[in-house]
Amino acid sequence: MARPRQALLTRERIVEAAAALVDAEGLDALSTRRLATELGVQGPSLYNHFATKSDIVDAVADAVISQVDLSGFQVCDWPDALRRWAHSYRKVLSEHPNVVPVLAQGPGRRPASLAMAEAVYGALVDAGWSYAQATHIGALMRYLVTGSSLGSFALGFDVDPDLYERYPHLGHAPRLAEHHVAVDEGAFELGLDLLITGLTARYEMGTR
Amino acid sequence: MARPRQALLTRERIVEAAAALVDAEGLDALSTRRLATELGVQGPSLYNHFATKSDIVDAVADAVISQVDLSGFQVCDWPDALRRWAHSYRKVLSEHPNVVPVLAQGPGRRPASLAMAEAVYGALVDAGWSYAQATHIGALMRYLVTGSSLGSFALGFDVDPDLYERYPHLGHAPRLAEHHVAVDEGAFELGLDLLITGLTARYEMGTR
DNA sequence: ACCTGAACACCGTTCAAGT
DNA sequence: ACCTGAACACCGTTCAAGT
Repeated sequence: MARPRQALLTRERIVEAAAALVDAEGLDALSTRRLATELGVQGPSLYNHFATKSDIVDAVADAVISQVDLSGFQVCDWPDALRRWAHSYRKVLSEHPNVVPVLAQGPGRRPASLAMAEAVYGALVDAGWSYAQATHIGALMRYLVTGSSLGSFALGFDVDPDLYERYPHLGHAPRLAEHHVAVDEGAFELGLDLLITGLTARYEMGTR
Repeated sequence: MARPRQALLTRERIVEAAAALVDAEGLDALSTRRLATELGVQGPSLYNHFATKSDIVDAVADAVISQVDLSGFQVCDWPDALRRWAHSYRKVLSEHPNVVPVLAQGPGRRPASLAMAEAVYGALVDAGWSYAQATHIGALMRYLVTGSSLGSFALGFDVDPDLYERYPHLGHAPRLAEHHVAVDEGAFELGLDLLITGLTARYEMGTR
């Protein structure tokens, strides 16, 4: 089988399989040979559809970001729009934590990430925030969302209780893992609330 | 040369060389063969001193965290201690951005990271914060610091102006890179200030 | 146009052999 | 105890050969 009359691969099929592999086993498990096997072809075949493996990873990342809900920026005032967006952004990333290291590198040339930046920055500027402040707020929101999705705070602590013998205040640490969803969501909600509340106060004081 | 009378390698030398390599060329440039060459030995020699490459990376990460200044927790009240710590934490990470993906996975079994968690959590609990709130605050600070160090917000935008033709609000994006230090520091300072100010208000209202 | 096998220059890690 | 060469099972990518 050199060239079938109907192409075996499409960019869509490749991205779908790559996303499934990354979600299931992590970025390190994504190799061109492994992905090709999953798709029933040989490794080099992928290079007929993508120039590099990095381009495949970018396409996966963009597919994730395209799921983020930006509708709030059309129908809410800026504080509620930021809240709705941040919740959706974090939800999507928490469903694909293995992709977060890629997203944390910024939008690059990915269309869905650029569209998201456009929506956020545009809404803030249109609301009266200065370019500089709007940039800071956009950056800050990305720090919070990617920081909280990149690695669970709670799951970052080893479950071995002996490890904490020399740290008198960390007695609860080995059991953080049991409540990791509540811990990480609670911390994120606290942060989001503090940021939006504080920004609203500054906005009303005229510090934009 | 099978075994020299004076060992060629020590854990310290290995960690030092690995840190230099990661700082200069990134995590992906750190291979056991490359690192060994840098140290004048063959790849497998490293396995006499570390069980896996992952253990070497952990040791590099711990060496970075050991540079963070925790002294504020002994001499300041909790808001100023958090500020001083956060500034030092971010400064250290911004000097070693390539290590941040490892640190973002949590303390794991690394002593310096555990000592840092102990200092932060202990100070908050001793100040009267509940266990739950102290955990949330600790998590939140890590989100902000790692999120802002993992990838520059400003440098995440491509410098090619043509890329932004279809995004009317992103006209300044290609020139963000020129001011990346100011942009990222400004966003971090804004976030830190909003968080500490908000937390102080809640603390004084008795919501601990 | 699109898939293939062979090849190149890499990986992390194991292990028997040396001193 | 600690370094080595050889080996194993992997990588990303290129490219000439096929249809």
